[in-house]
Amino acid sequence: MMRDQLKKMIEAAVSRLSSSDSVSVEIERPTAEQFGDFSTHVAFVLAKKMGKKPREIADEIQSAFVNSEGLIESVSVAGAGFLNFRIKPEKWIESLGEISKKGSRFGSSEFHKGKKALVEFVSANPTGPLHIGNARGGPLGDAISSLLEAVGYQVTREFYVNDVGGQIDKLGESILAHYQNLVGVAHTGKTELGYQGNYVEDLARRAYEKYGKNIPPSDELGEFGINLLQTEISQDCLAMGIRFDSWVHEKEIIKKKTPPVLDLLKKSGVTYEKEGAVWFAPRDDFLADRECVLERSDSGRPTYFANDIAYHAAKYDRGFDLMVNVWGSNHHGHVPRILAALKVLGHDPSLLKTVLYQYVRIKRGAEAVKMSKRGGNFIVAREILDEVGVDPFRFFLLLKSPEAHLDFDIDLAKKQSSENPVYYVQYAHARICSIFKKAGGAGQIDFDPEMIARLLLPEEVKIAKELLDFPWVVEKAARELNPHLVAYYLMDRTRLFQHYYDRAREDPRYRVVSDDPQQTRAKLFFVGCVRQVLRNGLGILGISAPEQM
RNA sequence: GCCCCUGUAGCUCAGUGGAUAGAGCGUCGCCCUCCGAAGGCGAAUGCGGGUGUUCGAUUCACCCCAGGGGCGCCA
Repeated sequence: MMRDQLKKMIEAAVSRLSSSDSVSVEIERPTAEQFGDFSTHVAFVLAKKMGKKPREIADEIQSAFVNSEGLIESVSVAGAGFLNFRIKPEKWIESLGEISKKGSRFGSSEFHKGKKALVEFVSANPTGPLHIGNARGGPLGDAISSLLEAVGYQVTREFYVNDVGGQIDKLGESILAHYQNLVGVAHTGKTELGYQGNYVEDLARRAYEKYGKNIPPSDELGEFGINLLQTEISQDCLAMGIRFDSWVHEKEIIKKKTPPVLDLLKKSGVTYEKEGAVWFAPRDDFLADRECVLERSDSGRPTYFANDIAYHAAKYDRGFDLMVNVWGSNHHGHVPRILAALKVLGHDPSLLKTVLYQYVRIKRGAEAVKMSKRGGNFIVAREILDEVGVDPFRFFLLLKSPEAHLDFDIDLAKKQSSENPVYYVQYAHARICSIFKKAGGAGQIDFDPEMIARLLLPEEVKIAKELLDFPWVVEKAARELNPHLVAYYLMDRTRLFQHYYDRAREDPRYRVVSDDPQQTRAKLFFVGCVRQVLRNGLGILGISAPEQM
């Protein structure tokens, strides 16, 4: 809107200078307020092409600029060639009407309308409870899905269940060993217990409740175990507020999809045999030292990697325009191999994006809680979730960019004060709701041009600018698959609102509910816009926007 | 052996090829006769080191140093 308008106006001015080549003008928010509302460094870009100094070009653009809509208050050239634009304050306030008009759709766009996206996330192995490491992928994948929906995609949220392979056998053996302990029978399987942790004992007990003294073979126990664990994991996801649209089982992939894909790869000449195993080894320089096994030397069974190629090839067959994998960073070596295999199979690797997230460290105050997956003393996601509640849980996991290591401070997440960013944002929302109640329970008020004159306090114009920036934040976050941008946006804008709110204590011009019905209506409209944006942002993150706390 | 991530304020982290690098916590000092103090105001401190690319590097590339983590017919 405002940005687009300005962009067109600048581009028009540029084309008046040099008819030959058109540049795409990038509009940005300047670093400091004094430089205006928007700026562009297009003069720097043109400097090389035109063989002139940026400053000169900027001056020329400034003179060629036509303020066609009466939108602009001033255009200036600063620094080495920045063009700075200031929008008329009343135009900002007027634009707020868009927020009340669009309501919950404000921030969303139809940019990718008609396209389908698949987001695969969590996909934790059902050989143990969902731990905090896997769990980061939950809110992350869910929020990425919501972001993609906000820019118009039709999104499928998918969980890939790794329900075959040696891990399951090992789980079965472990349950068997504990089972035999329980009923006082000598171990028949491997003496080693394999999987550690109380949950295996628990599974053995539950198996005992079902089978009694007739101990089933380990593979049946493994099956029994993963079914229970899978159910638990899906319940954990629900408790995190995540609802998957689709569950794909590796068991099905291996049956139907893997054999033809392996055939194709072999026929494509990208495999060879070594030490009794079948290897994937495309004659592709960048993969030279990244060969890996497709079929095991011992059993001839396809590896996880082989099945994963087949699974991804099947994703392509399902016709998505964009596929996103949200994976733990331990899969980093896996990504180029999958892409290479997909390329061999004739698929476009650029449609598949992978978000790799680093693992989570749990802290209580200053103390880091030790965690080791192998040793069995991992931290179960559900414990943290139950302890801090779903909103702080999600918010904290979304607060950092995925590739950053994340320290999850449990004590902070549990605090119900402004120290805790979740409560801070939710509190502002509740506070606005409270103001509406004070005003007699009015709902969102529509914009009316009469209001402009009553909403020109500096903080109001500033907040209007920030609220109207929301769609771009959403767009950027979606493009970068990075929900934490939304979280930071919410924290920053909440602060602006709280400062504004507080000024009403000493200055009646800031009061929302007052004796002046015109002022009250205008201010209610205004804080209603703030509330709407907070609500929409929280919605994308999957966090509730409470009316009262 | 190979690979990935991270080094920004006392702490936890944002951010950007450009104009004066931000926030929260913590610290210190203030503010409730007030639309919710579950809040607000003010103060102080910083881009790990080096080389290169560039008109311009905290941002990009390379090297080094320091943390964290992963992979090698598990998934």
